[in-house]
Amino acid sequence: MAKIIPGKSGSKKDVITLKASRLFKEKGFPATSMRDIAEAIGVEAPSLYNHIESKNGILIDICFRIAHLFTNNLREVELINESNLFKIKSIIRFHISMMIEEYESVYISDHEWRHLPEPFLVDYKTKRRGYRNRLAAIIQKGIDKKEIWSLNPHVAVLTILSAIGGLEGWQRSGKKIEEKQIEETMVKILIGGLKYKPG
Amino acid sequence: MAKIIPGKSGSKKDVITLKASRLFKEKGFPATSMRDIAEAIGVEAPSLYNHIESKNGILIDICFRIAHLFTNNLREVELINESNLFKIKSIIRFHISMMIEEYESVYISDHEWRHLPEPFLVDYKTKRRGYRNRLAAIIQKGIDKKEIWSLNPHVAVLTILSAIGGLEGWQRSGKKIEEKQIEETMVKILIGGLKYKPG
DNA sequence: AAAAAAAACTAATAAACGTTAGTTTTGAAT
DNA sequence: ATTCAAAACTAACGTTTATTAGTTTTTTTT
Repeated sequence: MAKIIPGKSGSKKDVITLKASRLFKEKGFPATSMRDIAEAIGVEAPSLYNHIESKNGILIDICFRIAHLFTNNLREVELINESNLFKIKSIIRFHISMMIEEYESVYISDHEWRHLPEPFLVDYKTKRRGYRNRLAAIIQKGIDKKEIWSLNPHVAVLTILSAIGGLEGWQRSGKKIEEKQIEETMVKILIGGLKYKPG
Repeated sequence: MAKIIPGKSGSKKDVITLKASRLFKEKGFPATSMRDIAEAIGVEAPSLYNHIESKNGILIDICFRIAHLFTNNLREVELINESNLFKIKSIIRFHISMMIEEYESVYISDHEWRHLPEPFLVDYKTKRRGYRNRLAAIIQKGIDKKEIWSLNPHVAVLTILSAIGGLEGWQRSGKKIEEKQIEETMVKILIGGLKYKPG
């Protein structure tokens, strides 16, 4: 049959990961078979094993690559010399841009991480908790400085992250025009909802 | 082995649905086997078929029961004589209370509905789209009357629903005290973000 | 053109899946 | 006690699963 053609996406492993991502996102990880992935590429299932280690391995790669990107961004934002509200806004915008540019992968690392095998699962959960705690710490500082009004910072983090992570409507039919509008609406609501209101 | 004891939850079918809900929520629908459900109850897998029709049937029951509750509430809210912002606030509070009282079922109808078999899948998607459109219509009216500030109503609906639906942190260790705080924080952020701000 | 490496293939594995059939046990009604 | 229905059981079904082994084809290197 056909061969795996490494397109502009890089190595053949990357091609498999990309096709798998789309399927994992659409059908979920457990409901996606290696045969599904193979068929989407145009190849027989066992041929995939010349390039990848296992089905679980694909999921591990996706989840940890995305986690790494978010952690790196957070580390940078924490260091800049701006208000805490600005930092949160910056992180929100990064999440939204990731959602637009790497939709499938972000979706999977958000919704399918439960299917990671150990010991990766426990590692991922720890990283996830750490990330959220650091976000909550920024919000807490913002509250202390009256940039953000008084609310439970952990609930605020959950609200923000799930608001962004749950948006599934924006991958439809290349309406690139709307992307900016989506971003602005979300920032409006979330930042508008956090901002300190005297009185 | 043991028998299925119909507890306070009602019929034996309800017991199965309840146990299945917990597993579907934790592991996802496709990753939960009939043998998993049976083991959680203390029975062999084929015994379940004395009470239920199929594995898919359990999912169908869960999803449509919840959808029905939300639709009923929306119909009532649409009829009350209050501002559009009040209506949205009321709907948000209903979603949050559902999340607290029927966590597993709501989670499943939010995240596992893709695994519904046809023709239920297409039906569910239609209902879902209709619900969101009606929510967007309320927001649009609120914008027109300057109760809500100018933003994309469809993105606002997505933001609100996924903010509420994504919160997975509140089923931990019976901290009933925090429930009110969760609700207030979320309403603060979401309503605060929607409210019209002159100038 | 010959040799080596990469990547496809077919065939087959053991395990798990939802579900059915047929049988035995249980609990309630007569 | 006997009868009858409800609900459990065991055994098995036909599929599908991820993956391995071994072989052949394709591509790259010499």
